[in-house]
Amino acid sequence: MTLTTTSYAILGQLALKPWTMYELAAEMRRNLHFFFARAESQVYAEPKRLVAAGLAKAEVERIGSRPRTEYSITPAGRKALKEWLETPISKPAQLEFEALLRVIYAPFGRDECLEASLHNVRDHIDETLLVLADRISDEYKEGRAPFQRYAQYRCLMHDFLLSYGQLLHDWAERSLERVSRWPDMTPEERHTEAVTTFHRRRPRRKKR
Amino acid sequence: MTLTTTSYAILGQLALKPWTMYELAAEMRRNLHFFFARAESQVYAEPKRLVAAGLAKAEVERIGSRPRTEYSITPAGRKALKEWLETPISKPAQLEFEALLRVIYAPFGRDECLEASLHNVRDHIDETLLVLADRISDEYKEGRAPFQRYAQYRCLMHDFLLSYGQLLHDWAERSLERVSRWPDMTPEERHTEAVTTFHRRRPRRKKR
DNA sequence: TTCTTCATGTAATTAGTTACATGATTGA
DNA sequence: TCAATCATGTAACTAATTACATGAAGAA
Repeated sequence: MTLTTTSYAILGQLALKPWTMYELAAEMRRNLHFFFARAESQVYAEPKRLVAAGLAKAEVERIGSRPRTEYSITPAGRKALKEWLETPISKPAQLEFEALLRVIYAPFGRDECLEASLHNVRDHIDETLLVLADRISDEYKEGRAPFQRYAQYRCLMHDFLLSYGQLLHDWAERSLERVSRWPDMTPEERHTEAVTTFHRRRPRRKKR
Repeated sequence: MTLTTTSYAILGQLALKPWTMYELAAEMRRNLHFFFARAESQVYAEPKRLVAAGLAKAEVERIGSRPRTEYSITPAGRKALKEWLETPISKPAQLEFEALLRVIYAPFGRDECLEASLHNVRDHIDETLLVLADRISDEYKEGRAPFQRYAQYRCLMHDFLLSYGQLLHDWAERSLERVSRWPDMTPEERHTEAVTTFHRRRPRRKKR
């Protein structure tokens, strides 16, 4: 019985507070989903494994005749979580971005298809950014937002997520702008512009 | 027999030029890996499926007694690729970023662990950025770089990848800087700084 | 001669997804 | 009384990974 990163993702949630699996599933959709997407069925399966491993415990109560199981972390669970945090990251940030496939294979289709893909990226991320901004202002609004006391840590995450969203938006936007100018350009002009992009745009590297 | 996005990723490569699976695997590692990582075994399995579907053909030649199979796209393959490009993107950009889990669960471990995670992120992306910058200057250097004639499309991808790498680097850097100041701050100061971050930092939204 | 690269896989496993099933409770 | 939400799953599948196997050719 070995724990996966998914297990620790759930275990960490239980460390924050006890949840029913239903609440947990909703919270995953609300938050972790942005950088650690998993199917609901996983969320329902994982706590049972944690209980089996002694890292969580389940308390059944009843609302009327409907059972409701609250999962909470055990001392052993806290210890396991702490130990996991001591281990090095198991996998570097991993991106899966179908739109970039569309981009590099765009010469085999119509340029309108490329534009459609870029619109798709922009629209989708704009929606996500709206939702995300809501979540974040929820968390920091005065009053007892659920995880106020972890603000110093969570703000690092929110900083990343907003920056990342902004990056996607900006990239889609400037790419669309670029593509829109192609019809008025000769193939040579287009090529020259492309090549010179990377004479200008050197990656700025910081000294360490 | 339905094709997955992975299938089209390979099919697109074949549209660029013919490859042996070995070369293809290397090329995937070199390029697509940054935004569409797949195990080698997948790369070896996929062309056979494409051949079975009539979208690619295999030509066996011999170097001495060693067989060498070159895969190339068929007209039907070009058609299928074109049609795929007409379809909407099947999945939005998907990020899997374990470091953010470490960040939000950091209150349950030592702050040194958080710093280690952030270092890990920064070091890893710095390495990647070096490799990536090399690849890119390779592609645009005068002479017959393999995909020069697709420069106008490829530069959009490179723009994204560099921006994304830079984002990871910058985020890790500024987060490290922030964490390094914690030891000299009271818990209240840390909390206040965190909360005020998101009064200042509103996501800039563009009008559409 | 020995190491590396070229070249192509298979076997076993597993993590994870999709789609569906069920029924109770709450609010309009 | 009807829809939405609460609450918890299971069955079937499949895409994908890990780890290993094999052997020839070319370079040092």
